Amino acid sequence: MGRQSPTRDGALSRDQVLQAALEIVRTDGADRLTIRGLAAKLGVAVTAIYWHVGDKQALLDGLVDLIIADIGEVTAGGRGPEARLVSAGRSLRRSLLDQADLVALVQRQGRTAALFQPARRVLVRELTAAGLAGEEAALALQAILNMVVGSVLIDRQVARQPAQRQEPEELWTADDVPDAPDLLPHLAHHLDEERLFDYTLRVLVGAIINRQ
Amino acid sequence: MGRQSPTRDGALSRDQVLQAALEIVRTDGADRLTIRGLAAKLGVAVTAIYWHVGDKQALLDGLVDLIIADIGEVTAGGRGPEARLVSAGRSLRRSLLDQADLVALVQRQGRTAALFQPARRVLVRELTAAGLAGEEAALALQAILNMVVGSVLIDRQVARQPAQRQEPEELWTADDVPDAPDLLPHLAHHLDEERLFDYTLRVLVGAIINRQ
DNA sequence: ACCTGAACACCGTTCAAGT
DNA sequence: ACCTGAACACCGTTCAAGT
Repeated sequence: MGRQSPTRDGALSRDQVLQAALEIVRTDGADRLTIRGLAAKLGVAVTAIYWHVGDKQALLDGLVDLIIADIGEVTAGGRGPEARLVSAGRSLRRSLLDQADLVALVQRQGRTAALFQPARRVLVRELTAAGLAGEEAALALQAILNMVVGSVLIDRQVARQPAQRQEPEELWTADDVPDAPDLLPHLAHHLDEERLFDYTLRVLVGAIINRQ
Repeated sequence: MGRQSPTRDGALSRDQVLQAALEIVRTDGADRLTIRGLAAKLGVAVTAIYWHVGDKQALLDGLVDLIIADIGEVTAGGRGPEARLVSAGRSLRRSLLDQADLVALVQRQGRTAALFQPARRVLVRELTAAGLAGEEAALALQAILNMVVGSVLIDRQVARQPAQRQEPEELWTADDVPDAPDLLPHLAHHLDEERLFDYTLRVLVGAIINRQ
């Protein structure tokens, strides 16, 4: 007590600052991370942050390094490359979606590629087992990965903006589908994100495998 | 002259404010749009903005309405549904990528769905022509659209952060692909975004069509 | 109805100064 | 080496007041 803040003992370290920042991002989101708030949380002057990690850009870069180190782990179950690729894709999506705010931060800092390294190792093994090689394998790998992150980036907004201003029902009228009026109810009905992801992943992986 | 600012004549209107804001977003990006800067550009007091469009959230919502109205137009060329779907997908990507910053703003405001309405009309016709119907058609439609926006959201960062901190070469070592050492150069080499998009679109569309 | 000016509670960043 | 305090140049938002 006294001169010590309750949230730390002894001298301040770069790692302490980053951990406290990560905690703020996890609970309140990246937008609410401020250097001043971080300093207050640590019980130090604002300028102490600058000494240990540099300016806000450096702080975010440091955070992204931490995030990358423990996100994006995947597991692959099932028999055969196709089933295992689909399983790995689902697993990666779940891992990223669990901490979608952190993924968005990594993406904003332009470091998305590094997020996939664990998944890459798993996917590359299955693609090779399925008979893909060379540039085709590299394209297939990245196609699956991009599809997964894309879905996470898109669905994150749905999760945090429950009151989507324009519902599908308002967008479609019979004029839009003159040739197939029976399609209208399906188009107007809200598509479950998980179902759509599963459909896309299965179609994509199936096509990649069966091209051989 | 005198009391009149050079950028407007007569009374201020909501539309004038929004147009000026759109200009700022187009040239400097959404992050640089501030109410104070906008007021300065229009030569009025800050509070005049509040009177005409409300707070910043309302300003962004109004902007998104403008953007949605004139983005995402697509054209579809070629013979047969498959070729026309691929063509439409490419066209949509180009349209969105041309103004990727505006797309990102729309996405941040949770209005992505509205961005696709023009493309939906084109795609739905081709999918119907290819024999898809019911929920399968709705899933296929959204799968293609999400894949296109996902690619735009991902590639936008690449475009604006030319100095990606971690290059592919640094990520991969021979240990990562013990079974297929010949893959290494392809994995380490940077994948062209357009090539990857084309590959993914063709695989996805081909699989959707040939499922029938 | 439309607009101004001043004020409040925030930001990030720098700089001189302390121990 | 490590940290503080004060200052600067920004934000968004509100409120009372003017015409």
